[in-house]
Amino acid sequence: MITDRRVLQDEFIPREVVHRDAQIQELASNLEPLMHEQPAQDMLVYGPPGAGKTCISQYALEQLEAEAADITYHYINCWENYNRFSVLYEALDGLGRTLDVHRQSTPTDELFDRLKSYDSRPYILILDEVDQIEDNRVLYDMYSLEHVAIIMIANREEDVFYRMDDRIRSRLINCDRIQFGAYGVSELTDILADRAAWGLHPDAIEHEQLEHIADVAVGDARIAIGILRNAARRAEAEGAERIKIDLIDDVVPKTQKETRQKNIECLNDHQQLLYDIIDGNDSIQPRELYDAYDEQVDDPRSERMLRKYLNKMEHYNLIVSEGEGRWRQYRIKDGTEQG
DNA sequence: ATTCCACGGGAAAGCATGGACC
DNA sequence: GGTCCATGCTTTCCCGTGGAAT
Repeated sequence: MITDRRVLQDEFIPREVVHRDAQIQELASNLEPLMHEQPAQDMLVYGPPGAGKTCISQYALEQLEAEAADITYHYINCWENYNRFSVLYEALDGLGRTLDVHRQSTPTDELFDRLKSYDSRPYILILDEVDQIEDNRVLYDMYSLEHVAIIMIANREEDVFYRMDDRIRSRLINCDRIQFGAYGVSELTDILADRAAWGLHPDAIEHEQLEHIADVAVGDARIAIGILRNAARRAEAEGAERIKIDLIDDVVPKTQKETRQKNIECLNDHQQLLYDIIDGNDSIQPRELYDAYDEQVDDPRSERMLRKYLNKMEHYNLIVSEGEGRWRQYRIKDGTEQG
C-alpha cells in the first residue's frame, strides 16, 4: 500500500508543486535581486490554514538555493519562538553559530551583534506564524540587517500589523503581500494525486476517492493529506488493496482528533484544566470559568494569566470566544470549523 | 452618572539557570 | 561545593478603556 511514508507527512516539501505558480513566481522575483548582490524584497505571505503558505515558501527557497548556491535560508516557527531572544537564537542556529550561546546568561543584544557580523552571503528567514511574535523589536532587528531578508507568514494580514509600533510598521507596511486563497476541490485533488503517486502503490486509490477527501477537507491541504495518510495506514493494516470511500469516512474523525490532540499536548496543566472546563460546557462565561478553575486547583494563576492562556488557546484553534464585554462566552472549537 | 465586568498593555517581581569566583 | 551575579522567561500587579446595566 504505502511505498514512501515521508511523502504523506504534511510538512513534506515535494519536488514539484502544483497550482501555486503565481505565488511562486512572485516569491522568486522578490528574491531575484539576491542573485545580483542586491537586497531582496521583504514579504508577507498570508492566507487560511492549509493553503500551502509554508510549503510553497520553503519550496521557493529550495529552488533558489539550488540555482544559486550563494544563499542560506532558515525556517523559524514564531509560535514556538515568540520572543526576541528565541527568534535571534533560531536565526543564528540556521547559520550554525550557536555553539557557545546559552539560553540563560547570554545577552540578547549579543545575539543580534553576532547576526550583524555575519555578512558573507544573503540570509533569508521564513518567519512562520509571525503574528505570534510578542516583541516586535526583533522584526526591526531583521529589517535593519542589510543581508537578511524576511518572509513573514500569517493567517490574516491585519494580525501582523495591528500591534506593531509605528517605527516598524512604517517600514514593513510596504513589504510585498502575497495572498494564498484556500484550495478548491480540484486543486486539492491534484495535490493529493501527486502525493498518492509518490507515496502509494499505483492502484491504491482512484480519482473519485481523492476527490472525496478533497471535498471533506474543505480547502485545507494539511487536513487532506492527513486523511489520505490515515486512510492509507488503515488500508494497510486491514490488508486492503484499495482505499474505498467508506474507509475514508471512517478515518475523518480520527484525523480531526489527531490534529486537536497534537495541539492539546502543547498546553500546560493550567491550560488543560481550562480546556477541560470549557469542554464540559456548551459555552461558559469568563466569571464562571475563572471560578470553576479556582475551585479545582491548589495554586491558581491570576485571572490576568488565565486571559493570556485563553488567548493562546484561541490562537491554537482549540477554543473560540464569542461576544464582547460581559457577553463574552468561551466554547470548544468544533473540529469541522474553518479558520 | 455611576457601577460592573472583562479585556489587554506594560512595569515589576519572582523564578530558574549558567558562569565566575572563591 | 557554595555564593553571587546576569540574564531570559513566567507570572503578578496595576490600571486605562469600553460597553452594558443600574
